[in-house]
Amino acid sequence: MATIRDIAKLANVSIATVSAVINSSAYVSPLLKRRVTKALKELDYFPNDIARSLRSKKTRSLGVIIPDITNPFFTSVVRGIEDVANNFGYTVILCNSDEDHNKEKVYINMLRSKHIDGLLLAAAGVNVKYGESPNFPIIYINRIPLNPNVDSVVVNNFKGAYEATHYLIQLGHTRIGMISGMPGLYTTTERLRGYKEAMASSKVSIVKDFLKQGDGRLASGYEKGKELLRLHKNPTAIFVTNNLMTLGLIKVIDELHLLCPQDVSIVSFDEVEWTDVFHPKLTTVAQPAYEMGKQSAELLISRIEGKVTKGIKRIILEPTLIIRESCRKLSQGQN
Amino acid sequence: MATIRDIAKLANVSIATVSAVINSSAYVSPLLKRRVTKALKELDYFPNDIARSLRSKKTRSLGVIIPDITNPFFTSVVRGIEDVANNFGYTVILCNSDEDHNKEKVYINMLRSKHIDGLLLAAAGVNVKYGESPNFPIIYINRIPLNPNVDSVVVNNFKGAYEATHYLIQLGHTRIGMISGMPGLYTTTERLRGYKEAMASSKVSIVKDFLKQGDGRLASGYEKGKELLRLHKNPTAIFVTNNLMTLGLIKVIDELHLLCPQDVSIVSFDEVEWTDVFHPKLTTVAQPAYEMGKQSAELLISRIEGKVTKGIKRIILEPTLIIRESCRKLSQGQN
DNA sequence: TTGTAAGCGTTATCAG
DNA sequence: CTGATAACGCTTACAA
Repeated sequence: MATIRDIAKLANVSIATVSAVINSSAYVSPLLKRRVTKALKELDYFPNDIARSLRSKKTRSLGVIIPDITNPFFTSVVRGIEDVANNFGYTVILCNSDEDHNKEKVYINMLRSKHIDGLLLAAAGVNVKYGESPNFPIIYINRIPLNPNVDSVVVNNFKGAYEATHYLIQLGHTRIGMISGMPGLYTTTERLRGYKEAMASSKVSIVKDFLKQGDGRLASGYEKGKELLRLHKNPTAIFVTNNLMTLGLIKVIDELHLLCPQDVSIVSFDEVEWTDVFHPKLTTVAQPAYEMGKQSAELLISRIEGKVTKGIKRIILEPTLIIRESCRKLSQGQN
Repeated sequence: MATIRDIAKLANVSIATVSAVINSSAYVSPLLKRRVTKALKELDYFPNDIARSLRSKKTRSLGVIIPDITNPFFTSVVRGIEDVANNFGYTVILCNSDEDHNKEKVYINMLRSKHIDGLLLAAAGVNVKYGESPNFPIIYINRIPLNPNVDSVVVNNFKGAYEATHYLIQLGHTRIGMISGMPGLYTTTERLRGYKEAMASSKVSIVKDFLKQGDGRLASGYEKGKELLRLHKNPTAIFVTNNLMTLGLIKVIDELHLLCPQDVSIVSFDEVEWTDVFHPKLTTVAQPAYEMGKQSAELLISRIEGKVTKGIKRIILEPTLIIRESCRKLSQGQN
């Protein structure tokens, strides 16, 4: 690869001049400029960002750590991040932590060594504490760590869960089951809280057996769904708190030769490509995943470029309950 | 951030010695080694990969350009890539080209400037020609460009399509529609070829109206499906060549109050989380997406590290027809 | 207006 | 065995 020095030689100017025309960082006479430009073309010159970064101490790269790109929710988040990063001339380094704290730490150190300009982090677990904090801005996404002094963008999980549950109650359901996500996670806790508060505020009592702890994966939706539906006196409705577990739940319902919504109503969480083509079309709490990626990347870049300097930013995105066909109205007295 | 020089000063040794202990690249007396190690800890030293890269001309980073991470097929591919990259200590830079040739070019130049060690490319379009070829190895994934002198890993699309179509024929179908993907793409061409050859080899004639050109997106599955099903004499089976278009097709079938497989049989392409929970469970051609990512990354890293040097490598992965419930057997004479 | 030279943080070559 | 020192390719004072 041609270097700035090769160009200088060919154009018969100094490397400073070459640099000046490349970055339009200083006036260069039209004559020299032309000579340089020509040499640039001739040698197919590409600036070496490594050298540039070393000098400027900026890499124009963003780290992104998420549990698993394979989860459609995070896929959309990443797409949002990538789009704005690209727009601002940043590059995205993607890492999957698999909810593994150690893997996450390893990645963070790797990214640190790579001198990323900033990090978008959907932290594994909840108790995030990184000894000597890295010297780049971090935006926590989707989950807020215990330590509150951090920037974050999350969705209002409490509200989403509250509305989902409330909707079911309005339909006449009282025996409402819930399959929650990975215990300890911010999202899980908040959704659980939303469910409980909705129940409480309508004075419908929570049956302990109706509260199942899943782990966010398809298999747990299946397992917990089965437990729920095999209960002697089973729930008439189930609130299942993510897309993968919903799939698992649908699978058991089917296997048990039950019908939705005739036998069980479902409110799901997450809006993905298939939610509205399923039979019945699913009523679900849609999260603005792409938007989360977009806004978090925007915030991060603002931090990096010093446009946002004061205080702690917390952006809360609103979920939407999309009512479709997976819940039925219970007639009076029926349960 | 502490530099190697700070360490040297603190440990009272030369920077060369520090470098030696960091990289165990030369013998250092236990005494000095201990002093250095201590200083390293004390200052929370992290090597600066930028400086390292500048010197060594290796960045230990891989570029990945795909059309859209939001497509579940590519999501799995990327996951496979990321896993092996991580294993070998490489970092992944992700780019979505949106099938846009220009965007792709811009990305390639960006990655070139970043001095990635190698590139995994699911090229937009088919006529890929990058003037002055970059000085890093490229592995083409999923699609083979016109220029045959490149490494690639693809799946046997022809075979997948052939088997899908053949299966339908065996079931007694003769009026078999097809919704193909983005025209011009290698995958599209091959699947079309597989369909045609299966038809020909069983001597069932292809109705021109049954061959619909989609673009790989949900909407086109819907549109083309509608066209197909509204035909006066419509197909009894449809082969739809990717996951998103399948969703679209299912949507129209539903809207038209048709039943699958009673009214139309479907063979889909791609195996994703929902294929076996849908009603009916979908018969589909499964592509080893994760495997494609894994193997392509492995090949790329071998190239980078000089372990594979000779010839052009072409890895062909085999698809699998997974038979489930979306196709029915046609009784003799019925059509 | 243009050129010289220092320095970013490493690695690697050579003397000592 | 250890320590100077010269690159790597670029940006940016500062000098001319």
